Amino acid sequence: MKVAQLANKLGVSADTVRFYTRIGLLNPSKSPNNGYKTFNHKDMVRMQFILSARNLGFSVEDIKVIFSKTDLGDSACQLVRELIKVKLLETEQQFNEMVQLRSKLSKAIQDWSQMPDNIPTGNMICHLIENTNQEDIVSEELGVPHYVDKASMEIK
Amino acid sequence: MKVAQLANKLGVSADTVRFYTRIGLLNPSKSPNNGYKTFNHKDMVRMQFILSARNLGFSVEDIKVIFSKTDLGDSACQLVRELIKVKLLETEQQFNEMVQLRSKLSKAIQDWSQMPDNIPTGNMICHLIENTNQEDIVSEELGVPHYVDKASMEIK
DNA sequence: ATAACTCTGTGTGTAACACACAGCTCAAGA
DNA sequence: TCTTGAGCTGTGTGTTACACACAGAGTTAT
Repeated sequence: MKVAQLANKLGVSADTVRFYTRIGLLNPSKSPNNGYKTFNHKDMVRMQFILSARNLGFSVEDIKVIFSKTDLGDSACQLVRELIKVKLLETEQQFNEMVQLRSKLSKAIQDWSQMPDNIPTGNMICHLIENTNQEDIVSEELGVPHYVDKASMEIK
Repeated sequence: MKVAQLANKLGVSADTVRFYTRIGLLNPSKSPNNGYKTFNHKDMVRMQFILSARNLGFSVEDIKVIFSKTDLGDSACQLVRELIKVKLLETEQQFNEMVQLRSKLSKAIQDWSQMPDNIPTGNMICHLIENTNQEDIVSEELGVPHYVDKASMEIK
C-alpha cells in the first residue's frame, strides 16, 4: 500500500500519514525501485491504533511513549490507564472553563443587546467589553461567578 | 512606564506585553535616549482592553480588526456583537465535543479497570484502546452515542 | 511520446505566547 | 570610578498536530 491508499482506507489525508511517518510513529518500508513508502498490514494496525488513541484524546507524544513500550513487546495497558486518568482531569478542567466561558458569552450577548453603540474615547475603546469585564472581576471577588451551570458538572 | 512596569500592573508577563507590541496591537513610544518602550495611559487602556477581550475569548486577530475600527474613531460595538455571536457558536461546538470526550474517557476508565493487561500482538497493540474505539464506531452507526450528558446541553 | 496524474522529501504556516540569548542601560555600593 | 547585578532591547526558536505548497521524479492512459 502507498501513502494515499492507506490514507483513503482509513479516512485521513495523505499528509497525515506522511506526518506520522515523519515523526517516527510509522515506519513503512521503502520500495527499492522508487523510494515510495510501502505500508503492510502491521503498519495499518499501527495507524489505526494511532487514530483510535487520538480519538480518545491521547497526544502524539503519549502515543510515542506507548509505542516505546509495545515495540519492546511489553504491555502498555497500565501506562494507558494512567495516561487516561490524567487526560480525564485535564478534560474536566477544560470543561469547566468552557462552561464558564459559555455563560459569560451568552450573558454578554443578552446584556449588550440593550446597550448603545458608543464611540471610543481616551479611556474607553468599547464599553461593551470593558464594562463586561468589570463585572466579572466583581463577581470573582465575591466568589459568586455568573451563571454556573450546576447540572453540567456531574459526569454521567 | 516601561515594559515590566506595565506587565506587573496588569498581572501579565513582560513577554506578553512585548508580544502584543511586536504584532502591532500596542504602539508605545520609544525613549529617545535608550530606545526603551514607553507606555502612557492610553497604552494601558489599550492593554486592558486586549486582556478583557482575550478573557471573553476574542482572538488576537479579532482584536486587530476591532482596533482597525476604533483607531479611526468609529464605534466597534456592532462588530463586537457580531464577533461574540460567532464565538458563542464555536464555544457551543467545543463544549459538545468536551462533553462527549469526557463521557468517553470516564467510560473507558471504568471499563478498563476490569480488563487484563495484554501483550501486544501483530493485530493488536493495546486492546484497551483498540476495543474501546470499536464500540464508539458501533454507537455512532446506531446514532446512539454513549453517555451523553443531556443536562449539560442547556445554557443557563 | 505526451499529457495528466501521483508520488517523494522538505519547508513553511497556523495561535498565542514562553523562553533563550547576546548586548546595551542604569542605579547603587565599594 | 569601577564593578556588579538587575533590567531592558530586538530577534530567533519552540510549542501542537497537522495542512499546504513546491519542485522534481515516477506512473498510467491515450
